[in-house]
This record gives sequence, C-alpha cells and structure tokens, in this order.
Amino acid sequence: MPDFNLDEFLPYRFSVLAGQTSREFERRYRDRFGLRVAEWRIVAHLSQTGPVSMREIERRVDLHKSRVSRAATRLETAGYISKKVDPADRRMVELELTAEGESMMTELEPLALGYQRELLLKLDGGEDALRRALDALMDMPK
Amino acid sequence: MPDFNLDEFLPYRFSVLAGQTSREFERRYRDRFGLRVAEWRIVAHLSQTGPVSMREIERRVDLHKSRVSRAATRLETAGYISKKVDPADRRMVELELTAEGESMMTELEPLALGYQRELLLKLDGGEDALRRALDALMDMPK
DNA sequence: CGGTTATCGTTGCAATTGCAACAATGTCAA
DNA sequence: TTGACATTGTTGCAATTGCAACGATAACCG
Repeated sequence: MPDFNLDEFLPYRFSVLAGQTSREFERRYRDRFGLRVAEWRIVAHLSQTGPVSMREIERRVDLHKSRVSRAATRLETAGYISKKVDPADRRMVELELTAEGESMMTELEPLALGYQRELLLKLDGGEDALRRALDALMDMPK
Repeated sequence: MPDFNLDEFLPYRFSVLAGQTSREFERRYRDRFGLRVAEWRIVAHLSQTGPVSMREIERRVDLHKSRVSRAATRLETAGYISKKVDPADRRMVELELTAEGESMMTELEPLALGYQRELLLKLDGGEDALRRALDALMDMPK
C-alpha cells in the first residue's frame, strides 16, 4: 500500500497555500479599503461580470449565502455596490458596482496584478501546467 | 496592462479549491470519527512525525496557536492524543498519539489515500507539474 | 386555477474563530 | 546573578461564521 504522506496530501497543501496567499494579499488591501476576503471576492466578481444576483455570486465564488448576504450589506453601506430587487424575479437581488466601487477596483486591480506577478515569478514557467491542474481539479459551476 | 481576471487569480483559485477539497474530504471522516479539519491535521501530522510540540504543529500546519490548543484539548479528551510538558523546556507541551489515536489513523489513512487517488485521477498525469508548482509557491517552514 | 414544492435572501442563534493579554518558563547580556 | 526580553500555550472576549428557520416569491402539476 502506498504510504500516506501529509505533505503530499492535496487538500492539505491547497489549504495551507490558500491561507498563505489569501492572508498575504488581504494584508495589502484590508487597511486601505476596509475590505476583507468576502467583500473583495464580491467586488472583484462584479467588476468582471457586471450586475449579477447574490445567488450567482454564491455559486461562483464559494461563499455561503449568509456570508454573501452580510458582505453585500457591508459593501452597500460603504457605498461600493447597490442592491436592487430583480423585477423579472422578485426573489433575486441584483448587485452592481457603484461609481465609487468601480473606482476602488481600478485601485485594487494593480494590487492584484502585482501580487499575481510575484506568484508567477516564483512559479518560474510552471504557470501553464498549474493552470491545467487547477482546471482539472476545480468543480467549475455552470 | 494585462487585464485582471478573477478566474485566473491564484489566491482566489487556491481558496476555492481548498474549500472544495477540504469540505469534501472532511465529509468523509467527520461523522465517523468526530474530527474536524484542525483535529485531522494534528493527528495526521503526529502520525508522521511522532511526538512533537504544539508550537511545531502550529508552524507546519498553518493553524493559529489558539486553534491548535483547543483542538489538542478536544483530541486529548477524546482519547486520541496525550499531552505532556517537555521536561527539557517546560514551556512546551508535547503531543503524542495514543494507541487509540494510532488505530484511528490506520482507519483514516485509506480514506485519505482514496481521496488523493481520486484527485490524481482527475489530474491525469499532471501530478508532478502540480507538485513542482506547489513546492515553488509554498512557504515551507524550516 | 389551487395546492404543493422549490428557490432566494435575511436573520436569530449557537458555535467557532482570531486577537490580545496573560502566566509560566527560558535566554541572554551586563 | 539579575533584570530585561523572548517564547510557549491558555483563555477571556468580541467578532465572525455556518446552520436552520423564515417570509416572500416563483414554478410546477393535478
């Protein structure tokens, strides 16, 4: 039987790496914009897709709906997004970046790109292989 | 400027993947053994290294020390590990698997290996490339 | 239609978490 | 040695979290 080795166990490695990179990146925007991970994911997602329901975000971004709901409320209070009931299906709430939210994202993007660049540097060419591996493993919703 | 794309942003991808895989694996041992992620990591680590201080675990396993402390207390209560003060440095507490803990690990290992095998199957050959990428990115303590 | 069932987002609640303060112990330089 | 400083693990506390229940709405189906 192939022996078990924690240091090679993928769920463990992913957790450690996710913790390390998320904390490090969060450190770079948290104080400046008062965001935490959930909020960051929501605005980042919104800046890509445009207006979208909370349900859609929950599915794509791997956050429990209660967490999305509360993060969205905070973002609305802070003025970065607006919430409005979808007239076509009044159970749904559409989130949309405000102008202020857009402008924050233009400040946030270079931070993200910069950190991504640092990581790719460490990867030193293994980027495509990593992307393929992540694509293969990740349950892509939709 | 290369545009930002959330779906390619590594901290985000790692978080999603870590969440998915950790939850899925946790689902397989949680009910059976009453463990959660922190406890799993501790016993898995102990089964590899033998007796080791909480501090050492905290470093290697990416858990805050308060979380390690409480998880260790639960594991001790459940009878899976023992805690004893290191005589050489009485600030430190050495954790060690009990016989019961060892025997749980022999049940846990096949679960872990099985899940790992499922993941490698999805990877379909990209295993070594992924390992290299993870090695390059991960801050390996010591 | 009418009634049952499903979905979306919110919220109360209990459990979990991280932070910071702490006690106990160890280290080191003067 | 002593006194200042560092390290380890625990714990109180406030904040965050996920769960489950809920109200509102929509979809389905006889």
